[in-house]
Amino acid sequence: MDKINNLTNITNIKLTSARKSILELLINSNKPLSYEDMKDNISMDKATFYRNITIFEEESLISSFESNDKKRYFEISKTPHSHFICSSCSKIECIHKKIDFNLPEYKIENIIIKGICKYCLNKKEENA
Amino acid sequence: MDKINNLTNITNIKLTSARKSILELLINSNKPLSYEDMKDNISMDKATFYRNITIFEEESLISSFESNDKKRYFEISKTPHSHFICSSCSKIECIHKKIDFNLPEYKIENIIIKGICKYCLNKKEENA
DNA sequence: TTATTCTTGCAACAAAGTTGCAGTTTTGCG
DNA sequence: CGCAAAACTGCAACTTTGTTGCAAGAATAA
Repeated sequence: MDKINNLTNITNIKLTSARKSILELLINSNKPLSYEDMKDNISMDKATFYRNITIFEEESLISSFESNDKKRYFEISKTPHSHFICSSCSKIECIHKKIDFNLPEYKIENIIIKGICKYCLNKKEENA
Repeated sequence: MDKINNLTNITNIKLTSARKSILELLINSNKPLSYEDMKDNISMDKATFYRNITIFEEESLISSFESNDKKRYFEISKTPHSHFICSSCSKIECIHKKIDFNLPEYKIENIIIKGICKYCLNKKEENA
């Protein structure tokens, strides 16, 4: 709760109960969540959900990206980090290693690495 | 044309005229293309397009990823490289720099970097 | 030739997300 | 307070990318 106030105090966002429940879920999650992931724990229409998500993004409170399951995933904007999306099991992992891209002319906002995660690689080896 | 034969000879894919036209477009493009990009230059139903795309991907002839405009982009699988997607203008650029991720346990297939491209950054500066 | 399989187009569908609208709540101000 | 304006929400209809069932047409093999 304090965390939510800290986040929203610096913006112009009114803290309705709908918004609170979205932010609370995201704050307490250690990985990005989709609407699908959240819908059972928030009692609001999806229109309300997406409209509030839009506001949060405009205020840079959260950030989002699209996975390979065609869904958007949302997370609280904290320290910049990369995401690994597994093509096999579709799981998303946060990668907190610093990566030097050497692209001085570009402003990098998000890095998505797609491939096969270590768990799925192990499974493949077992079956081989 | 020779390029297409080189590509398909190593697979079990029958080279219909529909498939030829998809591959020709992708071979002659220097950036990934979506169905939207290609549809005016290929005379086939979108069902045929996507079914053939699925076959190409199964045979690793092409690879794909999703951009932030909710579309899938396709390209011939050649030397691995990264993609920069601009959040402002949605343009996609191929980045041919080698990036060391130091993630030995993972198999990396595609790297997508999202942010603001140099052209949009320049525009912002001009307007400031 | 004839049977089997592969490929294609059409139309209907699926799923994530968006929009219009009307009803409700909150806010601002005299 | 009181009341109008603005902000928020739910519902239903819609948009868009991509998928699927089905029947017809082409290719392949015996």
